Amino acid sequence: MELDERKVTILKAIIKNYMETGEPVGSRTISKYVNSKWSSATIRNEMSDLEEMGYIIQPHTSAGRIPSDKGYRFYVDQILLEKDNEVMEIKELMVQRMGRLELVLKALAKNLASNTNYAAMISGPQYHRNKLKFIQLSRVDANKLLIVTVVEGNIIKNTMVTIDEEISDEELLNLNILLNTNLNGLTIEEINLGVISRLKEEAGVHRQVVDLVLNEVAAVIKADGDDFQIYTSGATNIFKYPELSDSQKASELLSTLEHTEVLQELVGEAGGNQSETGIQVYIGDESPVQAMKDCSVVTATYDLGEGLKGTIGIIGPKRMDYEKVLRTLRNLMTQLDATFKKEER
Amino acid sequence: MELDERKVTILKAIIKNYMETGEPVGSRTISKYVNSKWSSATIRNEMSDLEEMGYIIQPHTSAGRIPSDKGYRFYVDQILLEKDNEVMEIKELMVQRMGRLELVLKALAKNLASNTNYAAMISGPQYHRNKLKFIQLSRVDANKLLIVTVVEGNIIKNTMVTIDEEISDEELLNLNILLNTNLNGLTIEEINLGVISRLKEEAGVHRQVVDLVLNEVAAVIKADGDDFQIYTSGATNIFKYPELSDSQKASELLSTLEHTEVLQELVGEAGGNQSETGIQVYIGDESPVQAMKDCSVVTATYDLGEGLKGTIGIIGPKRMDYEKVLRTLRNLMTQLDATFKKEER
DNA sequence: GTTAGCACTCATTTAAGTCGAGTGCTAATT
DNA sequence: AATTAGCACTCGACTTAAATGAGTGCTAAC
Repeated sequence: MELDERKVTILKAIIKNYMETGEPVGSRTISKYVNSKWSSATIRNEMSDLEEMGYIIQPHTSAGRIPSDKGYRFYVDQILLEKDNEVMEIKELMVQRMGRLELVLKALAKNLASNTNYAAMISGPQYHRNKLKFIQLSRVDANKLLIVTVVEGNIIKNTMVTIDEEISDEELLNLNILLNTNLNGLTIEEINLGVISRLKEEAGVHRQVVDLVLNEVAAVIKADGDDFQIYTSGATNIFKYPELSDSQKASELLSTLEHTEVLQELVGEAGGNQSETGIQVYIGDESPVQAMKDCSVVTATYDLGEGLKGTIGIIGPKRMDYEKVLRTLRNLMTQLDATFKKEER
Repeated sequence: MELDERKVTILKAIIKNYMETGEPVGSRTISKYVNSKWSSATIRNEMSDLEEMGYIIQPHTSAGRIPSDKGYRFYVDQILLEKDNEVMEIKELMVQRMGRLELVLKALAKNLASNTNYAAMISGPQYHRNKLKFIQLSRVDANKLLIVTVVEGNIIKNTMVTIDEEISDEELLNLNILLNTNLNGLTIEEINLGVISRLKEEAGVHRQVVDLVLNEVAAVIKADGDDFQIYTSGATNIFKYPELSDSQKASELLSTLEHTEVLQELVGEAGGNQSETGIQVYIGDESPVQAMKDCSVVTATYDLGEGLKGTIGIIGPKRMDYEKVLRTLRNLMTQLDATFKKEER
């Protein structure tokens, strides 16, 4: 059977209507919805066909139809084909000061969630190479040193260590030079025993300090896994959609959103098999996360350059407003791009 | 009427039982529960008295009794009187590396939540005085400077700025010295126009850089409001308690936990009228947060020295296991204290 | 090919009925 | 005087049955 124009119109009408109400939609409703061009009986026949073709589903014999995953898929693909025809402006300039990436990401997630009325998640950039770029030792208190470590991508980490021995300002300066000349540009793997022992030798009396510092630096560089965070926002928006808000489902979904480990899968997948635009839509079971089988998930990948990539996701009911979500995400990508391009110059 | 020993025993039995089951408890249950010393009829009479005295409530005529807020209050006060008789050890040494306070707090909240099966919140330390302790400028890229600012309490902030002009290593060193000698120990209020203009004068050609840096520093010191974060964990634990998990209540409560602004009130109140031990228990309506009127909230204030105080809170059903929660919190306080005392030496 | 009409289906709502945990009261017992 | 056994009574929770109505599929007419 073929999906002629009328069938498409009706299918779209069904999906649109269902997205608004969340209730199964019947033939009469559609008949009115499409300007009474066809009677309910005609619609019924078409609906029967559409069901046979798998685009819509009847939850039970005497109810209207709801879109199947296949139906949503059709609808989404349709939208994905259309070019961005308008670029809506996101109100606030979200990035005021790049001071704390973490805060920016949180704010971004919050914005997304409140704009769309769905749940939003955003992962911080993932670093793939971890070359050490810069180390700075500073004395803060008499016996406390501050270690500032900068790795490629300008990720900055601070560590405070307490030392036992005395060390003069001059010695500290020398240590700084020593560390930077020897370590900069190296990855964690390249800082091997040879390098370390040579460093210690050169450090002389302060080999203990060097040891301490190296340990911390190693920990810091390695720790990027710990530091890899996913922020969520608007999780409770799901209560706005009755089909998701019964205790059982809500609990499951919210738990998943809270224990961000599971979301990693989404991030991973999004990074991998991305489409041309970097935008992915998972409908129901298509999602790699089990708890989201009754939801739709839209992910987008952003790129900060220097190999830093992160993922933004919107989680909502299957009847989410795909047009709006896709528009918003595309828009956001554009703005992020612009912002970071500007930052880089 | 007087609250004699038997009434107390029965009241405790009712509360304990209700805490376990979450169901109204009847006279027969209690009769069995207290080792059949008294018959159900006797219990009934006593329960009738207890109800008259306001310690328990009958949700409807033909149901058992549940504790009223007053009943819980009695029970909690009882526990608060008892001395810590055991010091349970919290498994992991929660503070491995104080690298990132933020991560520690998050981990702590997570631990608390999973140990207690209630929701946990924890606020970062609030800074009251903000003396600048140390500034460090470092070159990271040809035209990028890293500003590390340390304020009292060893709170470290990083900012990256892009500069237009050339600046040599030596000049940078001089700038560092200039900034530190002039600014250290000052609060934001003390860094007034006079200080600034003098600094600029001394900086000579690099007054622009000084300007840039001062702006950032000011922003950073001021920003502690932004930075004041509340972390929550285990919010979805509330689904474990049927009396909280209907869609309506759950939604309200979870939203509140998500939009942490409201939680500020808890923090504020906890900081203020704290009891001797720094532990506060809010039962039902006693809570300053409206959405928690069906919950109990236990807060504890921790003290990191240097005027840094924060709040830890547990949010659960009224029938929460107060003994366990109080024990856990007391314990945690002790450990935190120990950890930070150790850190300080 | 389209539409009106009608019998049929079935989730949801409403009403009535049953069940049983739990109470309050009274009278008997200790 | 305190305790307990016994019993009628209450009322939410659960069960069952009937009523409702949105929506369908099919057939026959247009």
